[in-house]
Order: sequence, then structure tokens, then C-alpha cells
Amino acid sequence: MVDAPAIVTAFEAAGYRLTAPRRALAALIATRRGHFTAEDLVGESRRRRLGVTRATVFRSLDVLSDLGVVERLDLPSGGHAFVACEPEHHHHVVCSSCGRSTWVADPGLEGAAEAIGRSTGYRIDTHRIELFGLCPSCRAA
Amino acid sequence: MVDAPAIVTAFEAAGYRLTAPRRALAALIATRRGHFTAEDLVGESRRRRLGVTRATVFRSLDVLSDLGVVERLDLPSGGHAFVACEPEHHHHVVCSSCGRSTWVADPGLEGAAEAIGRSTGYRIDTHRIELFGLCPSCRAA
DNA sequence: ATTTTTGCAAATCATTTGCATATAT
DNA sequence: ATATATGCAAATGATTTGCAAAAAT
Repeated sequence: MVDAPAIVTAFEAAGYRLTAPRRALAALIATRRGHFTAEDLVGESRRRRLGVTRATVFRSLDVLSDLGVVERLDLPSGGHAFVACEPEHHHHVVCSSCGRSTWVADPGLEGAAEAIGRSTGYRIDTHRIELFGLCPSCRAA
Repeated sequence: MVDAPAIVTAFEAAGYRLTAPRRALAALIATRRGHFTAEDLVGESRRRRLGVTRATVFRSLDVLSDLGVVERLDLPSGGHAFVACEPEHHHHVVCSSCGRSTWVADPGLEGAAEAIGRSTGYRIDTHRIELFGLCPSCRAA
């Protein structure tokens, strides 16, 4: 999980201005349990009168995504969602039931990706690795 | 690469009816070099008067995707594309320049995915692993 | 004959944009 | 003072849908 200050700091450290909407969003994101959609944030913001518009939500998620503070997920369903994360952990296991996600302390993925580059002759630039399943507590329930 | 008959057979084997639009689509897909979008197929079909509509393209890609004959890619750009593939090869290296893709004879990915399940306590159901970079011939160019 | 598939065109949904105004620096 | 960020509302783009007609089994 990531707390609001961390997100605020990320904006700041990257030279983005510290605005009210961005603070509000940081707070909102910090309270999310599992993954969330842009629309979730828009709705929450409207409900709680935070005055953050749809355009700003999208624009901010975009920035935060570049900063590595949130990660955009491509759900198996075809939809998009986001999870808050630390900038260095970019592989997640996502619970298909509750949406909660856990980052993965890469045991071999990175190495495997490299090996693939070597064996295929590609120069690998990015990779997307997402795992979906049931988290421990949803398994139990 | 996958040939048209293979796609036709896939429809057939799964109990789907063998229609003219599906045959046409199979042929279209078979000629694609790299990855392609639904819109590409719609355009091609219109240009070559194949009489396959947008709705049918989407519906068919959906079916083929379930059958594992095409794989839906989530490009780093956020867009969606498809690649023809064999039902058992589900990890691809995709060239960000020409779109060509090569499947990966999984050297350790599968194992890594499993290890992650064990270490996180999740029951992993699906995973998406996509690698992007420059293919050998685009590197040379 | 029955069921599946298609075309069409409209509906839906998510995301983006232009531009004038407001705000952080 | 200046550059950046926001709101608004409209535009865009992709994908989906309802329903009657057409085609496959």
C-alpha cells in the first residue's frame, strides 16, 4: 500500500506543482484497498465534493503512472484499472475477486525476460507481467 | 504464423458454424504480418469488399481469442491489438517497430509464475506476460 | 425446421481535447 | 509575472447491443 504523502512527494519531486486537486487525489488513492478505475475516483470525488474533475483524474493518473507510483493494469476482462505501488515494484499479483494486489519480489521473472531477449534476438525494452488469481483471504471465504 | 485453414478448423472443432465471413476473416488474419487491430480487419474487409462488418470482426476476434488462436495484446501505448498464434504458445515478444511477434518457448516464466503463487499465497489463475522491444530485423535497419 | 450468425445503425463507455480561467511557483 | 494545471463540455475512438433478416446445420 502507498500513503498519500508518498504520492504528494512523488508529484513534488518530479517538479509538478502541488495543487489542491492533486492533494485530494493522493488522499483518495491512498484509501483504496484493491485496484480502482479512473471512474471510481471520479465518482468518489463527486460524492465527497472534492472538486476533482474527470479530466484531472485522467491527467493525474497518467502522470502518476509515469512516475511509477501507480501502475495501470490490463484486466483479463479487457478493462483497465490502477493500483498504487512503490516505484520499484512492477509486478503484481492481483486478486480477481477483491482486487487487492500484492507486488512480487521478482524471483526469476526479470532473468527470464532477459533470457528471452537473448534467445529471440529481440532487444527487450519493456515487459508487462501481471498475475491474476485469488488472494489468500478470498480463497478462505 | 498461423494459416487460414488452422483458424477455420478451430471454429469448426469448437462447434461454431462455418460461415463466409468467418472464412474471409480467417484468410485476412492469415495474411497479417505483425499484430493487427480490429479496425485493420474492418478496413481491409471493406477495401477488398469481403463483406465482413465491424460487429462481426469484433465478435469473431472474441471467439478466436477464447479458442486461443489469436491473442489479445495490451500494447504499452494503451491500445489493443491481436496476433495470430498457436493455442499453446501464449507468451509473445512483440516488436514495437514493425509489430511482428514471436512466441516464446517459455524457459522459466511458467515456473516463475508458479513460484509466485506459492510465495504470495495466491491461487494464480491467469497471467499475462508480454515483452516488447525491437526485433532483429528492425534492430539492423 | 431450428439455431446460429450476420448486418445495420444506434447506443454505450472510456478517454481525450481545446480553450479560457485559476493557481502555484 | 509566468508557466502550469484545472474545469467544462464537447469530441473522439473503440467496442457493444438489439433486432430482424440470412445462412448453416
